[in-house]
Amino acid sequence: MKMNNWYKLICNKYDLQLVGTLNGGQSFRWKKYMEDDNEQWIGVFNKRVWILQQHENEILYKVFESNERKNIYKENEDFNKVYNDMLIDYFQLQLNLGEHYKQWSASDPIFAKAAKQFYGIRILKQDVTENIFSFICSSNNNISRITSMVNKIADFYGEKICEIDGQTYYSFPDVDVLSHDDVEAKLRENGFGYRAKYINESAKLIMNQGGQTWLESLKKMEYVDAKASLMTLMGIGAKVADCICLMSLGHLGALPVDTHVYQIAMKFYMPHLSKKKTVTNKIYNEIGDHFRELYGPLAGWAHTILFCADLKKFQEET
DNA sequence: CGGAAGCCTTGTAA
DNA sequence: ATTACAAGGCTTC
Repeated sequence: MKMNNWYKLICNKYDLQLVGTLNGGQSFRWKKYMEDDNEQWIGVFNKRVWILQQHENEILYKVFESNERKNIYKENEDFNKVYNDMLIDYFQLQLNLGEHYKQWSASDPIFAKAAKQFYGIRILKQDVTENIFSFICSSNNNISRITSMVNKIADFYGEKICEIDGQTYYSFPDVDVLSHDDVEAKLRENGFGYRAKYINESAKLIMNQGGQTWLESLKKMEYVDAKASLMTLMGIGAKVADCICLMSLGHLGALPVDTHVYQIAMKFYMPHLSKKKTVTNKIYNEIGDHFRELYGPLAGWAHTILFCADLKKFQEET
């Protein structure tokens, strides 16, 4: 195995907290492990494998990419800059998070309390395709199985990037690969259950509307229109659509209401909901609107911090 | 039309 | 060994 360099990105840990951001249920492709007494994260985005280390004032990292991909670079490429820019984009570091934390804390004491421990939580700007199919897998499912399903999709249909310590890493495939007729059967054989059909059908629906071009167009739409468009796909309801809007389309006001968020809303913010049986569409929107009014246009980002605080209490292991 | 309930796969914890 | 249920969605009534 080649000895890749360590690169450096200047970034305070209060501006980006890796554990909360990478382990908070946004992406299912990051894994934490120990290396020489350092906590390291390994994961895939942008068709590259990344190893990240959090330090007080910087992120140290390595990048691995396939040999074919290396041809895209110039003779004297400044890799540290190229890769830094990718990380800045992925973690949305151009956004001044501290200012927003201040504002959200001022409008909500419950947030202020959660923010003390859950500082530096960022919304990742994820690949739309990976995000869509990951969250189709997430419905009525648990994190460990979702993780294994997402990794299976990459293993089966993605392109090999590299091998590290005997483990082969693959990129997440493009939509057209998932639209082929044999995909549903293959996924079903591999324990995807009824979601195998959702994945294959949604991939076909996306391709019929223009594939990647259509996906990109969702970013330019208004939030409500992008959400409605996503909900025409199979296996995507309001909650999953909001996850996608928030995590890969740049619609930061999108606020996914899952069972946890519903519990939080009921308990601390909207007690009148406690007599309700189910989360109807009306209640769903009511909760979203409540938080959008409370936190403003980046409400989805703010809510993610509350979500992390709640998730944390039954996720101590790993 | 809005709301409630049953069903859908699989793995795992109790 | 059985049962409940987990980051929901779809269909039916």
